[in-house]
Amino acid sequence: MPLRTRLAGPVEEAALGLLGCKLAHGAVVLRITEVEAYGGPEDSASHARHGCTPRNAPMWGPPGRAYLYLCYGVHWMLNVVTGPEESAAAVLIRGAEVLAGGEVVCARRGVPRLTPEVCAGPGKVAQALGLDGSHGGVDLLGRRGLRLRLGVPPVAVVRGPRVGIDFAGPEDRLRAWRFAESGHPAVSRPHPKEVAPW
DNA sequence: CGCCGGATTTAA
DNA sequence: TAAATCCGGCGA
Repeated sequence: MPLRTRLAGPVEEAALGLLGCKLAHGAVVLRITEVEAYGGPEDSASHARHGCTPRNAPMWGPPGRAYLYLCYGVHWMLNVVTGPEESAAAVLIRGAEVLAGGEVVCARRGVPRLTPEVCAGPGKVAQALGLDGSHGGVDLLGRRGLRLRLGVPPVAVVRGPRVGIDFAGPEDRLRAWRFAESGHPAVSRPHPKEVAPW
């Protein structure tokens, strides 16, 4: 199934389908190991919960575009817009493994050596790719600049509740919309626990 | 127009 | 455990 089709479905499926996909920007290539699904206005944990605003406008656009926002005034967060256009769903990229451009990644992250955990966390992923607000709304399915591609899917996946959304309603707070490659080091903490039965 | 607080990271 | 650091969205 082509990537565009994979992103066009329900955000939960799109999130799962993004695991293993590659993000490329210049010399840096990452493989996605952890994601979180965020729905439209009906999801009280989503930035879309207050409707369309200048900041979240890309969420209402077609699938395959980037939505970036500044968190805590410090960190940029990369999301992939998914679902039918105007559903305002997006997937937060929370963890990735470095496939290429390790030196550039180390320099941007400010670490002396490449480790498996160097991109374990959403702020770290965007920083490693050299992203900021100027990349908001870009088409990730294009041929230039920041690009999203199919990759090697994970063998096993764990899931759990989304992180850092205590402000959301009980139902949305408990929703297991966080997905990660099982046992992979490039997954942020706390590690998601497997939910049974899947 | 001012205030509140956040889909986090890092260091103490 | 707390500071960093900025701005979006809400209430006045």
